[in-house]
Amino acid sequence: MLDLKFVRENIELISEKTQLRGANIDLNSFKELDNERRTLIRRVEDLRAQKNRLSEEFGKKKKQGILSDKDIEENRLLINKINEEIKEIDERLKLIEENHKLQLLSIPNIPHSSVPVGKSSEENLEIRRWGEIRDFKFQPKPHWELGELLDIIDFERAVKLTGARFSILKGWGSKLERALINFMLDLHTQKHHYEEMLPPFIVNKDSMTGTGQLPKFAEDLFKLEGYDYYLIPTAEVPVTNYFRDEILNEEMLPLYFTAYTPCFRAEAGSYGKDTKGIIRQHQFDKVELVKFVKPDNSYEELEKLTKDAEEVLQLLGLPYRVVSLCTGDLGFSSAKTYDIEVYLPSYNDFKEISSCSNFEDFQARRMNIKYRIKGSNKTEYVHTLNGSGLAVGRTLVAIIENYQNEDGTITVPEVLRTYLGGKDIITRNK
RNA sequence: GGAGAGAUGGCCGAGUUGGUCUAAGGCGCACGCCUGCUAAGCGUGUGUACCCCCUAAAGGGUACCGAGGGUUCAAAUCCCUCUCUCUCCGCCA
Repeated sequence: MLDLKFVRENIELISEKTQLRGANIDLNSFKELDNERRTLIRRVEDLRAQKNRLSEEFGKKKKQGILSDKDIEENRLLINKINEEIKEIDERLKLIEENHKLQLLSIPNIPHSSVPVGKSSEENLEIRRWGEIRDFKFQPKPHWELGELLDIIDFERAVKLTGARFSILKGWGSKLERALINFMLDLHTQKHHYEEMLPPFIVNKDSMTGTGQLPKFAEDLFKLEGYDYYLIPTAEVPVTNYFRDEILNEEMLPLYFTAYTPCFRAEAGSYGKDTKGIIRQHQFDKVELVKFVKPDNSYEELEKLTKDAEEVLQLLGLPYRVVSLCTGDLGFSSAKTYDIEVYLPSYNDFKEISSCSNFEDFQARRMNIKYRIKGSNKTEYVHTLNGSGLAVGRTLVAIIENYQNEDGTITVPEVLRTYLGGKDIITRNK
């Protein structure tokens, strides 16, 4: 959410910036609504002030016992009339406030000045590359074939259990997934000093609104029938909302958190995309990184957070590149985002495995997270950041595909072996 | 699931026979004073959102005592509904 006064005074700037994102926000209707809202507020507040004055005088006089029955009746009628008018305006105002808030919540964040201008992911800017793409001496297989050959991924029975876009990891597949989760959490907690958290996988509406999933993207979420609860699409939601409606002390900042959770996405509007394998599922595991920082160094923190995520791939020996998302590809709440893309032989291309964003105060304003500035008694919104560190399912895919051998077995990356009881090659179990 | 108690500012906590509540008091925090240093002490200040005014500063107003509704000229205070927390009992991994 942007600041109301800022929006009011910068209608032109905002429509220009949101157009760069490809979003078409009707700010003229917002402006009209805002004007009407203010007019009504002024009127109703005047009436209330008048009423309060009358009531107070009435109370004093009554105490002194200088009022006749007629005075009492007249006063009663007068205030009742004002009350009627207040009620009428209040009803209209309520509708307008709702709409006003909805519109304000629906305005996306303003891209940072360093974000490249562009329409789609094709205009994202490559920042750097790491690692060598392996020169296969044989035809590499995609992970969905290797997964079935090794009997570590079962697609068909997952359809029976649930439906399309679900899968079952089994045997060394599930062990590898678990090893990756532990490896990532250990790296981030021990080396990068994030605090580990295991949050609920179900959150309420206020949390979803706080991070920006609601009200605009309800169709991407799984909602629990009969409850105002949702399955989390990312750990970002519970972890960032951890401090909702709180005032932190400046000395507490920056705060780093990491959390493993499964993530649930309805993926509305992505039919036909990445249908093979486990690249795009309704449920997947992710280790998330979340930061609460002071506004003046949030962009440095974004660089650090991105490097923390990259280190996972470096230690696993997986080639990747980092791209800066262009204005048209930027997420709704983000001011700047780096995507980390890992190389996948089955795509013969780089595929997103992490998305690291600075939301500035956009989420903090929605969530009402501030910090008290030391030495001034004032408060200020924090900046929030997050990034995947990493998407575990896609990391599993990257390992299976990049570390495959000609005979269909998979070499386990060195750093994971201690997590797998020393296992160095994954072969088919009998 | 049953019974009871409760929800007040950054935190603790008073206030529930309706009317100077403009929410006491304490802690914390900020500024100043005092003081070899530190601690203690003294003084002053200290919520949020919105609206108006406005170059700005300052000022004025409205709302907010868990949420929503009701009674009343007037509600933190009375009534109803809901949510959450705590205690005890029951059930349960």
